[in-house]
Amino acid sequence: MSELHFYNSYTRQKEKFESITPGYAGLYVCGPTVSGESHMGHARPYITFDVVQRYLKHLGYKVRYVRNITDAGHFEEEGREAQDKVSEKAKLEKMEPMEMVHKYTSMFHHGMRLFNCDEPSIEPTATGHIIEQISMIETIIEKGYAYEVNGSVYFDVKKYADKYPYGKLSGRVLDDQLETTRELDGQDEKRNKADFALWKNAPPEHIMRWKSPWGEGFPGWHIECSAMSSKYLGETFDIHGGGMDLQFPHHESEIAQNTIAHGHASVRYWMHNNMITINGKKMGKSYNNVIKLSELFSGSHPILEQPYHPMVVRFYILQTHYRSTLDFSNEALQASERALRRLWEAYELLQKLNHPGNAEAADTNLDKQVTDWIDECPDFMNDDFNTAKVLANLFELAPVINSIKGGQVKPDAISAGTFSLLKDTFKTYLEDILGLQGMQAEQSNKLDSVISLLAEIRADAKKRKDFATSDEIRNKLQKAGIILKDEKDGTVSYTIE
RNA sequence: GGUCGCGUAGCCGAGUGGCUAGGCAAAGGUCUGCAAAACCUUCUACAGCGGUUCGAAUCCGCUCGCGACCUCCA
Repeated sequence: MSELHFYNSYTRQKEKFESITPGYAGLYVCGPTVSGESHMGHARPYITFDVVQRYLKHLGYKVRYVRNITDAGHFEEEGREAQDKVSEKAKLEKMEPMEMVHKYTSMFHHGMRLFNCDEPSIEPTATGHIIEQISMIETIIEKGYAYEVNGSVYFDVKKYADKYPYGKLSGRVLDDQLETTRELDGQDEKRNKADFALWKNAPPEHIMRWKSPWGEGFPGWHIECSAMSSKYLGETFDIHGGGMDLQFPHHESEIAQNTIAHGHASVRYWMHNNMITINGKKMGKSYNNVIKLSELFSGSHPILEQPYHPMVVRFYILQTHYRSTLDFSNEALQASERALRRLWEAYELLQKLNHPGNAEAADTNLDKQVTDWIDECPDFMNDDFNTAKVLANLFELAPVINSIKGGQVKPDAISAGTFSLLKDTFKTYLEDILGLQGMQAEQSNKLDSVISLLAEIRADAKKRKDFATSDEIRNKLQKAGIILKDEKDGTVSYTIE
């Protein structure tokens, strides 16, 4: 079997994964800013890295997965007055900042549960780690790479860049930065435009504020991730993930902060997922084109033709490689819905199928083909988490399962060993690694018995060739969202839409 | 303007220098009282123009189109 390789954004090539401590893997992923409701774009990194941590666990690593909650807020855009996003929004909504932060954090968690994302091992908040951030800033000042002006502290990028490869991760040259950085508040306080804030002095109207050696203020955006990843994963850790849009300035700044504070870079492998686009444009607040998760699940957004089940969205995301952009459309989501239903039905069928137990395959070609498709799955995952290819192979296997059930293929065509391998593969890859689930609500036994009763009446009518009655039962159930299927063996199954 | 990336059949999308990914849709067939589902078959694409090569969607160059980042952003 192959070994895990994936693309390191820092070196821009696929590398073999070797964890710092054998058997253990540390993963840090930039979490959401909880100043608003999570949208579809947020689904991508958390589902992507959920699969990453699931796969690492599958490989036997003991994983510590840290994903932060940014609840301290940053600056307003468009060069306006420096304002804490969280506090400004809170005033509009007449809520305490922490009240609002709590609300959106809860909504985020709810969304993550619906997506079947495992909970991180630790979910630290920025506000809960002010002391650690202050302490890290002090270290950077002591080492001479940060300076204080009017109660704010800035990182000296120019000095840093003289000695270290600033801009390597995001592929940019500092000189350009010095030219192009826009006028933002506090710009005149900086020695160079490219310098970024470690600590900001809080204006009087700013609600969220903490005491610091430099007066009352609040931390800069980048320092929280540096402080919290160091605290929980160590000064050097394995993987840091996040959206591509965070490469600059966020991750570039993290590298600079850690390099100075610890004397060396912290992250072994950088991973970045690509964006979800809508009509070719990135989904984001600035573009005013976001579809919130709640709207997605309820269908209550003008662009949505229908509601979409969280699993459909998860499947849709996993059908594309995480480093490619993914364009939203109703057509694409609807295609995913049908595809997932088909795949899941095959999986459910597989669980109910019995195998005659023959050790030798009656159809050696088919048996070989099936084992080949199965054997490729780990190779695909090991090659930069290619979930799209894994799903493609599962789709290759689905007709085999359906054919055994449908009688087109005899159950003894594949060997008992292959059959059990097939079962294991579906369970392992669909459920454990890709984290997919069925879309149907848990069918209650009560409903089950009611449907059985109706099915019996209908079967009786069919026997009498009273098709009017049998069709009426089927059609009315269909209207209620329950679809009956007459199976070849005379039994009746049903699915709920 | 700078940096980076992308352009694949009706749609979504994977992709290694040589071996038609896969899904959805569509068409035909099998099965079925009829449906639905399932199964089988068909639809062989890589923006354009050059180049390298025995051979390129895959490497190189140019052109066109699109996007991301450079500012909060997943």
